[in-house]
Amino acid sequence: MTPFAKKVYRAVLSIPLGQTRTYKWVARKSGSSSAYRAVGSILKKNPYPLIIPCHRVIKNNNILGEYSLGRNNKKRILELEKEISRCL
DNA sequence: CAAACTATTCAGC
DNA sequence: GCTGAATAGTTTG
Repeated sequence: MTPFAKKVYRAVLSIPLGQTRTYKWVARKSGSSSAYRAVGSILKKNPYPLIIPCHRVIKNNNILGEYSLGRNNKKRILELEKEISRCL
């Protein structure tokens, strides 16, 4: 676990339910606005994919990025969370 | 410590 | 819209 990774986790965990942020956003919140790829590297090895909503992190053009469990699943979870947020 | 790799992003055509 | 280059941190040797 690296300090940067910790910040990244914090940033990702701070994303509201049903909302999506870009890698750049996470990187910026983590302190390095240009480390968007590093964020990906960390999330790729994502030690806790179940406690960290890495599926809420997408590219900057509103395009879905990759996902440890598959982009298809990612999209599905995103839609699901959107519905859940609607109930709030 | 250095090299290689990466779930990205920006600029040029 | 697609291809190529770059930046910053993680991981491995």
